[in-house]
Formats: sequence, C-alpha cells, structure tokens
Amino acid sequence: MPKVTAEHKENRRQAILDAAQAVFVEKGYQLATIDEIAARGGLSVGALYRYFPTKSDMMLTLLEERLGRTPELFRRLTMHAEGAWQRLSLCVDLFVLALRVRHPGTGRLLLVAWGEALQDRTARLGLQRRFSDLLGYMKSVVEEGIASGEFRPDADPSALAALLVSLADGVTLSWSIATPGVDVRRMRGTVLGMLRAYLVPSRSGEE
Amino acid sequence: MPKVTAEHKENRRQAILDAAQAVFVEKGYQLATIDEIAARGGLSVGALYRYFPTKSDMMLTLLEERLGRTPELFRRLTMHAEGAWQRLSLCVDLFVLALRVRHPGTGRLLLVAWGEALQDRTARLGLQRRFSDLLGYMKSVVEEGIASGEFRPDADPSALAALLVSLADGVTLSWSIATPGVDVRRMRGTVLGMLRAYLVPSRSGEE
DNA sequence: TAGGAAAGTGAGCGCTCGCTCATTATAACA
DNA sequence: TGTTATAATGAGCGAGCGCTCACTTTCCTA
Repeated sequence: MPKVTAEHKENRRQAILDAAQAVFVEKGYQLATIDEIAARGGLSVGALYRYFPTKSDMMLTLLEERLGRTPELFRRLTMHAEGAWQRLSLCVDLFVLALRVRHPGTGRLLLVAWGEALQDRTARLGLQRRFSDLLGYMKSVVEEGIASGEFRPDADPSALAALLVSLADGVTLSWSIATPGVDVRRMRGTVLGMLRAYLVPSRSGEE
Repeated sequence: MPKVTAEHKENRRQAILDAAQAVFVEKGYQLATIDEIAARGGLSVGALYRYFPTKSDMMLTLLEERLGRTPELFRRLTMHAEGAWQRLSLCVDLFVLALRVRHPGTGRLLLVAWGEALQDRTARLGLQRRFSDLLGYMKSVVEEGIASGEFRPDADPSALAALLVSLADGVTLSWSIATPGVDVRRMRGTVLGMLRAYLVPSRSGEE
C-alpha cells in the first residue's frame, strides 16, 4: 500500500507495539523473537523494520509510551480531589483499580522493563525517571496535607512518598507472578488504615 | 585432579555459583554466557558441566540456596526478641541492614530471578514459595501481637504481612536500579512510625 | 490506464551461544 | 614408578536469531 494515510501508519505502529508487548510479557525481552512479533502484528519481518529500527527500540518505546505516562495519569485523575487525604486515598484506589483491570499486561511489562534495565542504560534511565516522577507527585500530596494542617506536621514527605511508590511496585511485582494468598482489597483497607492512623492521629481507625 | 576430596569439589561448586551469580547480576540471565561463567570460575566450560547439568540449573540452585533461605534466616535471627513489637521492628532493621550490606548482589539476583520466573515454571514456584514463607512468618508475628494484647485486635495479619513483604520487595527493586532520592534510613523511621501508630494506638508517634 | 513511489515480503547472511566429546593432565595407590 | 580412575580441556557442532536486501505488490496521480 503506497502513499497511505497517516492514520493507517499509526494503526500499524500500535498493532506492532501491541504484539511486541504481548510477546515481551509472555517470553521476556531476550526470548521474544522478531519473527513472532511480526507474525502477531500481522506483517512480515521486513515491514516491521520500516516502523522500528531495532528490537530494543520497541521495548524502549513501550517503556516510554505505556509505562512512563503513569505519573502524569495519576496527577490528572486525582486533580479534582478535595484535600490531601482524599487525594491520597484516591491514589491508593486508582492503583488497586489499575492492578485489577490492566492485569497482567502492564504489570508484567514493568517487570520485563526492570529486568532489562540491569543491562540497558536507556531503559534504566526511563524507569528511574518514572520512579522520580511518581515520587515527586506523592511527595507533593503529603506536603499539601502538612501545609493545610490535615496531616501531622512532623511527617517526612520524601520518605513516605518513597515508601508508597516502592510498595506499589512491590505489589505489582508479586501480582505479576500471581503469588497466592494476596488479597488486594484487604491490603487496600490496611494501607488506608495505617496512613490515617499515622498522618491524621486525631481520629485514627476508620477510613 | 582425579580422586579429589569432597571439600575440593564443594569449593569448586561454590566458586562456580559465585561466578554465575556475578555474571547473572551483571548481564541478566539470558545474556550471561557459559564461557564467561567458566572463565570467572577459573575452569573450562567442559569442567563446569561436571558440576551443573545446564545453565538453567545454576540459576535455580542460586535461587534455592541463596534466595530461598531468607525466611528461615529471619525466623532464626528474630527468635530471641521479646514481644511482637520488638520482633516486628527487628525485622525492619534486619531488612535495612541486609539491603545495605549485601547490596547489590542479592537484591539484583532477586530481580533477575523474578524476570526468569515469567518463563521458567520452576523459578516461579521457587519465588512463590519464598514469598509465601515470608508471608507466613510476618503473619505469625502480627498474630502473636494481637493475641498478647500488644497490637490492636482488629488488625488484619494476612493483609499487613502481605503489605510488608511487598514493600520489602519493592524497596529491594528500586534499590537494585539505584534510584536516586531514596533514603532507606528515613524510610525505616517512617515505616516504624506508621506501624506503631496503627498497631499500638495508645502511644503513637515515637519509636 | 500507465507510471511511479511507497509498503510489504521472506529467504538467507553472519554471528552467537549452549553444550559435547575426544583427548590430555593429574592425584592416589600398589 | 607404573597404573588407573577421575578431573579438566577447548575446538567445534548445531540450532537459533536479529537484521538486510533484492524483489513483489498495491494504491495514488496525471
């Protein structure tokens, strides 16, 4: 198909990314073959290379377009919350929702990206950036709560943010491997309880 | 060297495992080559295969002998703590210590193992078992605290244990990638503060 | 409808890597 | 010191994979 619309090209590109994500998630980056990605994307190997210069480039694109936008997404979706506590608990709920709805694709993709980050500098930088962005956002939420008097004044926004982001990654990880005995709903309740007890000491306990 | 002592053989075996761990951690499992492991272990490729039947077997052995014993280790090292709260905070401290001392070897090995678990059923089972064991132990600590009246009676041992184990894994993960802006010491303080505020409501705040 | 430019094809090149095996070196023992 | 069983060697086999390129197909334009 010569001189084809930009829309067609973008569709193809997304189809390739879908295929690549599926194969990466299923086999891991190294064991995923170009042949299989091409086959699942519905085109030949040669055609695939008109869209992405290397296999590595597909992974990095996925990392940027499908994992790197999480921080921005959280910012946008919690924009209209009233007060720091509502924003914080909305973050927890959004995470739980994302885990259950987008499972297992995105979570496993994150795991694959992490593994590749050990070797690939660009992937490492991308993940570090994602982490820093999430950290910065959570930190700002906690700081907002302290400034408004909602949260205890001696809370450490930076440390608490790091805890929450690490926790999210850890839960995503164990969820990816489908560890039995993990009830995300109950974990949600306990996390909110702990945060409330710690940050809002006056009325601890209920959500 | 024919008819050699059992001690010699065990030393060789450990040398191979050391080399394998180093290369796995540096390159990831798939990109680690037998040639390099053999070279670092100080023997030839052929000799290496007298100790391990396959490359995969080296990884699984590392998972079992160097990662799978964490739960047992925690159990032993916290055996003499007095009371649930002391045991719980000792767990946190042991984790922080392990992170700083054994970094980056073990943490990264865990990450590599996780990546392989996506494809390798045996690795997946090994990691799930490790996770379950840790979960069971943390759960028992919380239950002990509830039974003795130290902890709030309505705490959810299972959910809290899952949170703590996931958190530990998440921190290990971000630490492996050397994410900047993460201060483990301050995270320790905040975690202990949160746990205390939630579990021991009477005197919240100080450690 | 003829011509051309862009999209698409897939066999195969060049290379890497896990693993083998014919051969050699070495330590214990008679 | 000669014998033997075992440890160790490393060139090379076979299979697989990322990527290329000479070629074909398809749609747009004049």
